Amino acid sequence: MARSIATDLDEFDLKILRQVQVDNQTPQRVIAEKIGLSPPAVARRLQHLKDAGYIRNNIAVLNETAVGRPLTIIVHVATENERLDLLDAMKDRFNRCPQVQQCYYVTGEMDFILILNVRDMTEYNELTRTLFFEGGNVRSFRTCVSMENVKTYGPVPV
Amino acid sequence: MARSIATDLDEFDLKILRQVQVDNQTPQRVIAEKIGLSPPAVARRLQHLKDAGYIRNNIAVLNETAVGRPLTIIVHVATENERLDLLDAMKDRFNRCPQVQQCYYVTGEMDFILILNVRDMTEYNELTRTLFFEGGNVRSFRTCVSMENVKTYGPVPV
DNA sequence: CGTGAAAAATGTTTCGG
DNA sequence: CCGAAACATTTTTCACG
Repeated sequence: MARSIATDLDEFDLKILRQVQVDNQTPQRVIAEKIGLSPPAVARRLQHLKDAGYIRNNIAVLNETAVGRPLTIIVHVATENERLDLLDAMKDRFNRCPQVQQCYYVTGEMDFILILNVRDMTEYNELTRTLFFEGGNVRSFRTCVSMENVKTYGPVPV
Repeated sequence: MARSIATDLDEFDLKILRQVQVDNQTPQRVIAEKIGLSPPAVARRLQHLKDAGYIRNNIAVLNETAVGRPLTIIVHVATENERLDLLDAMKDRFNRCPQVQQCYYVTGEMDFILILNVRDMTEYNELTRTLFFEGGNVRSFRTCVSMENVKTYGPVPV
């Protein structure tokens, strides 16, 4: 979990980040001429941005619908007990579950917010059993079904 | 918004998807030998997967903390009125806001769930003004601050 | 730190099965 | 559709300003 404040990034770095965040397959040559730098300079900066942890990873974003997981479900989970080891066990459980695409530990009445990618309601029902009922330390959970994923994986403003 | 059921994907395609979803900079040669195919075959399949919409895009995932947006905030928004044009206006507003990383239109009491990347609470406070108070059609909203992003950008199970 | 050119690696096209 | 080989592009390296 890096913590540095974005302070050693100049305008060139920011422009590179803005670009690769939207499309990381743009040739460095193209980025270079767009921002007025040489291709090797872009390469060096990209390498640094990755090594220094500004770029966490490079991925292909799938169309969940096309790939057979058309249902996005958002679940709010309230815990029974806030003991650290129990919380860690829950985080582990959520982390390891392939259908859990995102998991946040949050302030407020609800302790976890999960975003799931599932095939259908049947799969979700089965998941609730293993994840919440049998999993332990779950006081209650509330289910929201996404009718429309208005925005997904938007770029971080830099 | 693609809709096809994942039916014309064979095991090779799935293996390719599993790989690029975690790292799309793996050389096609490496993918090829991993799954027992030739590099051109992998290239052709990747091209098809993109053209056919299975792969939505290829991006670099930034470390929001390192890049100066350390705060993840999840907001639940309830609408005043469910008229279609008003809802569309809201979607537009959320979509265009750079700090809104994700936006879901959901069933239940709360109509929108937003995930924001912001610099600090001051920025969030200002955002709430333009996004919720002045934006219109917002009955109420509830704010959750993420204390830990336990899992982000998890792969879709394929 | 940028440049330019050579070298290495990667990606693409062609074409015969 | 695949794979092997030719081909094109991109990335990396390096000597130099």
